[in-house]
Amino acid sequence: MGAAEETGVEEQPWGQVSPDAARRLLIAAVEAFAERGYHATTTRDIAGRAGMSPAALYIHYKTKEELLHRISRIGHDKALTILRTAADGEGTAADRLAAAVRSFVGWHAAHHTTARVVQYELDALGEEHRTEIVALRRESDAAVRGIINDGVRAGEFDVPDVPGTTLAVLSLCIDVARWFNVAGRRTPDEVGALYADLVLRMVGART
Amino acid sequence: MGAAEETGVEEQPWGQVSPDAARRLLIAAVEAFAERGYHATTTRDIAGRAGMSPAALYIHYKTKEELLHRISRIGHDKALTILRTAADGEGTAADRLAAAVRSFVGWHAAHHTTARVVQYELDALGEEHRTEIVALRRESDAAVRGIINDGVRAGEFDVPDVPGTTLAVLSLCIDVARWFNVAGRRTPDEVGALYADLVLRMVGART
DNA sequence: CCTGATGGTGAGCAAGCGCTTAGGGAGCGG
DNA sequence: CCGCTCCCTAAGCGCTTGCTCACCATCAGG
Repeated sequence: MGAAEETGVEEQPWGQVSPDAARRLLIAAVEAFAERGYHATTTRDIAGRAGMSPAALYIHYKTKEELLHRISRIGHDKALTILRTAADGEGTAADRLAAAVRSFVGWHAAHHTTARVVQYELDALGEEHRTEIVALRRESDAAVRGIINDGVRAGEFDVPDVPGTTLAVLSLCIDVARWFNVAGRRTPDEVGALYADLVLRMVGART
Repeated sequence: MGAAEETGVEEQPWGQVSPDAARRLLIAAVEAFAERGYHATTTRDIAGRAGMSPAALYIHYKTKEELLHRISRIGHDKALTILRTAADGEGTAADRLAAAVRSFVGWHAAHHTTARVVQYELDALGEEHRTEIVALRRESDAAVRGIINDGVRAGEFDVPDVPGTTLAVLSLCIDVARWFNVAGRRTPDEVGALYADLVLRMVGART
């Protein structure tokens, strides 16, 4: 309960995908892409994990790349929502930055298979789909930069290089998807709390 | 001169690889792997970039995976050397931590194509090769953790969670390889300086 | 001049890839 | 009962993949 409530990440990840067979294929694709990478995953593998024949995939998706795009799009939407919710929340800039990092990192840890695909398989997207996704990523960057700028203006933060620090903060959070391991000793919430503290130090928040 | 001298990264990256044809193939592989990823790169592409026929690759390397292993091994050796040089240097823990981050990040930025392969294509290695490389990575972790521990013992740093902070510092540095772009506005040295400052803040170094 | 080592080529094999196509069975309105 | 729609499968097409093999050019030593 703690993780769900606290990070504000819930309501069943792929609930919006229908029909049921399409959702099963998509979940199978997420697992396979996260384990082996997009290019090393075969359509036969995806269909097999979903308990279907290879041809069934093409009833619901035009190509293998469309599957990746759907996953990437949903994931980026979720990430952006998380960041904006925190950015538009109440409290000081430090409160909002901590909340943003806590929930963003919590999501990357709790859904690290999805996050791995979302964050590290961008290059496998086709030209058009990639530019669409890159636009979403720029909005995420803007959300975080907004909080940091608020803190600087309010005299709460000491940040010599706002764009550079924004980049570093996002980079730090995103890379959680690469190393986080379910078998590890830390829960998503613990990592979120640790990272929120580290980020507040990076921006020189007066404690 | 600045970058080379300052980061201590030099002496021609692949000088140790011989004969010449093997080195050309290896450099071609680094470029191709960095651009498209290991699985999306074909042996014909590598050979083509090196100006050779596809068959020539197999005179110098047994498999495509051996190429990746050679690259990964040399890169990890270099990374470990950089960290150990800084860790064994002179000065306070803060001095050595800053030097480690500055040179480590500088290397990831300046050689971001190599670093991308080294850091993000681990999973494509075979079982044995991967465990060999993972051992090197644990030593890198130990080097950084050593500096931080020194700082804590000396009362220079304020770090509640040393293993977690070590992980975060390395993660932050490594992820530079993912986003760094030559066309961007920052030089490798500038990124190194920015990151060294951020990391000192993360460990609560008294300034 | 021959010989062997070295480092290369052109052609191609077996396997696996993304994707298509012809057809089948379950459910349902009429 | 028919006939239509919706999902799904078996089979397989055309192509690319990692890798091999028979053969050749260059050159140093005897």
